[in-house]
Amino acid sequence: MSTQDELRTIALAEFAAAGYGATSLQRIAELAGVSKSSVLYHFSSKENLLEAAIGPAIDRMRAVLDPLRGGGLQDSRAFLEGFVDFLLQYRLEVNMFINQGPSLVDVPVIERANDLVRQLAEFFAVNSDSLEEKMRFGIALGGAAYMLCSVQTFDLQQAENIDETRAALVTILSDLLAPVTTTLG
Amino acid sequence: MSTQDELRTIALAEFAAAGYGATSLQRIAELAGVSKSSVLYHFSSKENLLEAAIGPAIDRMRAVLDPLRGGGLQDSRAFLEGFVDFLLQYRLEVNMFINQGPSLVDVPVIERANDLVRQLAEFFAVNSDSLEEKMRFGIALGGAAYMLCSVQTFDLQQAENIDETRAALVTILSDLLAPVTTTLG
DNA sequence: GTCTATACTGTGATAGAC
DNA sequence: GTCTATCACAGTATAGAC
Repeated sequence: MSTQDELRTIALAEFAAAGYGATSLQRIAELAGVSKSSVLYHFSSKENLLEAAIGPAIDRMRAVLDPLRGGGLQDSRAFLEGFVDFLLQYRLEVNMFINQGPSLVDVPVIERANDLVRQLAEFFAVNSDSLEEKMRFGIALGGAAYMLCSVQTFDLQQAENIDETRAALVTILSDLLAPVTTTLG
Repeated sequence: MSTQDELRTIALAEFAAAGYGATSLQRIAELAGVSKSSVLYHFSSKENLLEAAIGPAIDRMRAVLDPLRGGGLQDSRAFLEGFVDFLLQYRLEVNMFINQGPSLVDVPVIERANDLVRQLAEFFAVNSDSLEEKMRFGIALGGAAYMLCSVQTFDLQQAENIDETRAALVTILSDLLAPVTTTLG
């Protein structure tokens, strides 16, 4: 693993766990065993490092949400499974979008993620008939993000549990979103 | 409203929205229209201000979780309603416990909140039979916290919506936690 | 590619005038 | 009770040696 990749991985973990604003380049450098200047050699700024850390997740999320464009949803089951796989693969990034997105509106790369979250929220807001249905969506999104990153409380990170986790998550989200998705496809 | 109360209110809102580590006393002072020194006159330290901001929520949460002590649960419906009322009254604080609790383990007052969250999680972990049931609990907790603080996306803060919000939240949480709570009482 | 040294800004906190 | 002035320190970022 190159130093760049290592720095990106460490930065993502720290940004997600402690918060972007609360994580210093000094701390990232220490965890990687290099100097602070070395971090700024690979990534010209802290914001640049953030972009490198969460950029791939944003691209993937855009692709996952693509079927929602136009307001319709052909295969809601496939969409949910794709969405859950996205959550599982990019849990740390999703956790950042949910928990820190609103507070980092001035950071351009975060705003790209916020746009996608807004797009997703708006889709479910438009296609739900009541406040309760809207809340079900919010709980599904926020709850999944919380689950996937509360490493200490639940042991979902274990490789042996990943399939069970995926299946359980699809089931729970299906239940929560049933009122909306059944109407759409 | 006294300056102390105003500072506590502003600090809580900023800590919850931007994060404790990312919020400076300077910013709080500006929002309150006083100097940084004035903030430190009323609260001798930043940590002291945090304690004043979230202390009442911790006390209330301890009372709400009291029926869980001993491992039993007499009236699960009453517990859920009390829990939802707690969430609605202390949304900002709960949002802090969920999102920033794990990263602020070295702050004593936060650790008191973390103990309670752990206690709640352990109760549901012990009383659930499968990974899916555990995940349902996590999604309920994290999802509710997310819902109640995503002010921009959903308009739950409106006074006219509060009763509908409360009822919908009780319904959704009841559904999510049904496998556990029905067994207990 | 990594380091030391340095510049500059912002932080939490203290002292003392009013 | 609020202010200005000041402190020591940590923050991001740059320059230049190796």
